[in-house]
Amino acid sequence: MQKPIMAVTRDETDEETELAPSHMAAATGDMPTYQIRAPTTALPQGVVMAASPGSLHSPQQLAEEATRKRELRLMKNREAAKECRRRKKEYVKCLESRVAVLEVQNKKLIEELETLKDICSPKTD
DNA sequence: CCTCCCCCGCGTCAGCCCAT
DNA sequence: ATGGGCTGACGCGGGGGAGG
Repeated sequence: MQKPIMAVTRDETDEETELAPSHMAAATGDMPTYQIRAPTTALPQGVVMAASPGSLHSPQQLAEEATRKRELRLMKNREAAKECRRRKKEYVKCLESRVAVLEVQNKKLIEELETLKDICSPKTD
């Protein structure tokens, strides 16, 4: 079953965006940092711009224009959502590999600490 | 097999944020 | 103020493993 179609006010598009190496600093504070605002220019394939608004006349034409705008909006949002998910997965992968590196580093430091403790501890006898 | 459950990806909506 | 991009949240459907 599909959700009822509801009024919509927003739309999407997106462009190929690479995750920057230094993505840990968010421009907007608590915002997820895998998001990198990129210039967006490309239109999804198959999108055809309709007649200019000035050329609209009848209610039917207005309705068709509204429908066309909605479909365009949905198409752009669809693509934006895909791209957003791709970036998020990449970001998570990046975090996971960082965790792996830090775990190895932490283990080494613990070992080093134990060694130093052995060296520096006073003899008991 | 069949059923159940979990996971994943998708499409859509709502709301936030930024640019104009 | 408005338009438009980005993303969290939601619900759906499909794939696949586990248990009967």
